[in-house]
Amino acid sequence: MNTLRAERRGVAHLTCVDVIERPINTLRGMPKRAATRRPPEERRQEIIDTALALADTLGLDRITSRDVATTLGVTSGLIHHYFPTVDDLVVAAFAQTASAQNDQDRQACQSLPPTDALRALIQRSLSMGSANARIWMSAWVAAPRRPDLAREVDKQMIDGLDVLTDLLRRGHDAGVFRVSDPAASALRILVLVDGVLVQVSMRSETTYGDVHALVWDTVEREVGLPLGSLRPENT
Amino acid sequence: MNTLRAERRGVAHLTCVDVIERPINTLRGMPKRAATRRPPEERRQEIIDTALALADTLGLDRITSRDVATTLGVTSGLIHHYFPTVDDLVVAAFAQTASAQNDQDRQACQSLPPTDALRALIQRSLSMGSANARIWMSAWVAAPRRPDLAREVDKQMIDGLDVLTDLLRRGHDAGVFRVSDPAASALRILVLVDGVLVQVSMRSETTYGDVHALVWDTVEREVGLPLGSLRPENT
DNA sequence: ACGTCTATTGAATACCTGCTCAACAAGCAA
DNA sequence: TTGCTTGTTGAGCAGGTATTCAATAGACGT
Repeated sequence: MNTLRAERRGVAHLTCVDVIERPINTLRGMPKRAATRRPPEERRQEIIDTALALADTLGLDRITSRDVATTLGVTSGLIHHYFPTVDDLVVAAFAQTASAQNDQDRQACQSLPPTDALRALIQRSLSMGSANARIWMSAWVAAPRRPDLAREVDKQMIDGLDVLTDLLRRGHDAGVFRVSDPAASALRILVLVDGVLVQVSMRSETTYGDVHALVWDTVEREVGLPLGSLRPENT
Repeated sequence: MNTLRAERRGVAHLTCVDVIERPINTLRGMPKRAATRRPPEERRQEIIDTALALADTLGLDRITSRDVATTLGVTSGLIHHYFPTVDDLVVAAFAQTASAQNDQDRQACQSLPPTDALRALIQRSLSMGSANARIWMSAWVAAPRRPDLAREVDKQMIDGLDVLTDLLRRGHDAGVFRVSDPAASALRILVLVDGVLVQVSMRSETTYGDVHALVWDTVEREVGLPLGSLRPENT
């Protein structure tokens, strides 16, 4: 972000190269710079993607219309043309990643037998990068101050819980799992995953082996599978 | 915070009562208002407490010298007199709560037999209010942008881990627990607790029963105690 | 070629924020 | 009382931020 701030600080940092490299009509008194006009949906997606990229390092509620604009090479006014409030942008950005993850999980549940689907789900959660972890955590922290975001976070968490609950129930009905209360088991598993997520976001150097083993242990026990039967071989 | 913002917006909201109730020398051209002078350590503590109160709802990195000042009834300049940078205040505030918790745990470990100490530790963690949970989460989120805070968070997490590790080792040596790797077990337990903490901060209405049971189950298993022997009776 | 539509700019407004500093005054010592 | 120390104020500077809006200029249909 320092580079962004520096750029915005004014004209003092402009070198000859900077001036020469941009079209002549940029200069004062001349017609405005040519805008790279784009189809609305495409631009909208660009903005969301940029916002998410910034949120990776800054956290969701540190996103700024100006920062998004300068990284994208446009003006902050344009950002507000697509998202009237920054809040709208934040919610849209979070909704996109979260629902993408849930959709992916849901699809895995439909295309794989219960055991494989569960393995895939847990594996994806455990391998989720620290960037993604930080987006979730910043969403949790920002939620109390942003009602719309809070609503979206709630929705996505419930959605994720539903996906896992359905999977457990399906596995139980198929006789593969043994879960007396699918919803409760799903919640327990997600709590565990959240805990790992926190660790991931804080200490990327720590050895996760033990922590990951804890997750596999607990999940296997929770769904009534023999220990070691769910986790991948190399773990 | 809305009330604070409104107060700060200017004199437009001043009613007759407001003007009359404060000393006459407040008015323009008159000598300054009498300052309630306080011993430095006391004032310093006041500031930290106020900052923590604000952090409960806003998150640690939304703390503002002006907000702290107005809630405390002083000027933002005074805040900077005690804490040159807001960063200093944030770090001091976090360090205070975190170290208080660790000290409390450490004392419990020294004054109680291992099983009781472990029970007390877990119980305190599980009953930690959502406010406290939010302070930890905001610390995790803000850490990447605040090196000093990151250092403090790291220190406090390691400290908490050490307390638990020592307890497990002591219990093992005393023949009460059976833990092959105390540090690894401590980390696993803390991951679990962090996961619960996230849930607490988000959904205060959800039934925690199952989640708490998961923690007790896992901890008992982790330290080699018979199931149900650690948790309090009513759980 | 021409006109319409709208994506995009640039600039302005109003507010918030961290931080500084000279001046003031509360308490204490002599 | 007098003087000194220092907690405290008030005002100000230099930015940062969300948001608005008239004006501009690509793109596209006719």
